[in-house]
Amino acid sequence: MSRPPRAREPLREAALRLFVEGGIHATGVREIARSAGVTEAAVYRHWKNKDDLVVQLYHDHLVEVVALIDEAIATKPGLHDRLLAATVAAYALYDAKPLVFRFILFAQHEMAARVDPSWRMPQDVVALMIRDAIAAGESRGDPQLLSAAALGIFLQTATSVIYGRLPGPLSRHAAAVADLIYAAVTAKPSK
Amino acid sequence: MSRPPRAREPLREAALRLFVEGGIHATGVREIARSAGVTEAAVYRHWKNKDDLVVQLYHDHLVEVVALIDEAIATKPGLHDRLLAATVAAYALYDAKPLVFRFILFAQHEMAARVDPSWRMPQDVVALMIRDAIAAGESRGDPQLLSAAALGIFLQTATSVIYGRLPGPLSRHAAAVADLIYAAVTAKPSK
DNA sequence: TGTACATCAGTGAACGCGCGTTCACTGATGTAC
DNA sequence: TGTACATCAGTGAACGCGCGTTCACTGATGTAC
Repeated sequence: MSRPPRAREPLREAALRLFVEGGIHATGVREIARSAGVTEAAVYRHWKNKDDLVVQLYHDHLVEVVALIDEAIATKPGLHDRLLAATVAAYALYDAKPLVFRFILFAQHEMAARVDPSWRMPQDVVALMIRDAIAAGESRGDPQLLSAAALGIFLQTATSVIYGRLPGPLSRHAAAVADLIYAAVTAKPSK
Repeated sequence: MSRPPRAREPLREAALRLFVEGGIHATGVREIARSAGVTEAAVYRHWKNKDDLVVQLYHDHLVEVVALIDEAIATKPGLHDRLLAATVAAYALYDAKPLVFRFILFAQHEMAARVDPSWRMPQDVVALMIRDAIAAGESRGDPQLLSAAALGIFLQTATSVIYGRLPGPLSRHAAAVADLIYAAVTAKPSK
């Protein structure tokens, strides 16, 4: 066995922080390496190039968030319990690791074109919950539209906390957010 | 009087399109100028630098969207009518000029730090509507949270259309979106 | 009306800088025998 | 156990390229008299 890498994790952490603070493009490989206490060349021992680092960070953190939500809703039967469990779990992650959440949020549009169709995305988890609820007669309407609404309430609340329009920690809003999502997705279509 | 500028509008249009298609940082001044049929130096006749061009585009388009929504809700009395009018107007703009809307959506996080506090933002318009509705007894809860929920449903639906998870044109969803927002912001808090 | 001058949008070429990336290397650790 | 060798994470210096920006200029139009 070779000796374990000592630069990899510091590089990941520095990259995540700097990407969130200054933007992906505005952050250079030099800056990341300097902040991690190694040289730029060390980056290329672990990632093919800067782009590879960005995509891997995005994918890893996406997997983390999705797994957390999957686990949170696994044992819950009803729609409201599931929405509450998912929101509580995800918002708790945000409060514990705000950088992870912000990175996914800020990078989403830039990453959209590089998302492999096989990746399990947050909206897939939400869509599944909604479909289950519709099948159980607990919700009605277009599942894609209702999923968008649910995810929108969830994300925009997080965004409002990030920009200081709502007070933190985000967990404080979890119950109210779950209630709002529930109200929207169980509303009777007007016509 | 001097002769009218012939490069300004083509540069604005090329910049908007290229920024949306390839991202702001990935689009160079050379590329914008070439696409507009002028030289790079012409850009500096009209804007202090590239950053100035980006911020001006963002601000101008924000003003356009906000003015449209303001006008749409001006004559409507009730909350549901206002939500519907605002959604119809904004989604119609999106369908007519998809680039404008995408640019604001994609650039929002990057621009967040440069937004002058005096600018009237979409969330300010939404928050005002919600506050009016609460004052009229038509809604209840935290106005900031309800505004986030309303904006979230609105934006995430547009995002879903952009990424093809929902069929276009966006206007087709306006009535259903207004209903979902109405259901969320008029829901009774559970405790 | 004609001529000299002012204005300024747009040109063409060049600038330096910082970016992402490469490469020959060092040296610590693990493995073979 | 001791020694020779393989592995590979990280180094230090350099690379070329494309970026944003600058600058002296051209030439069409408007203005003064």
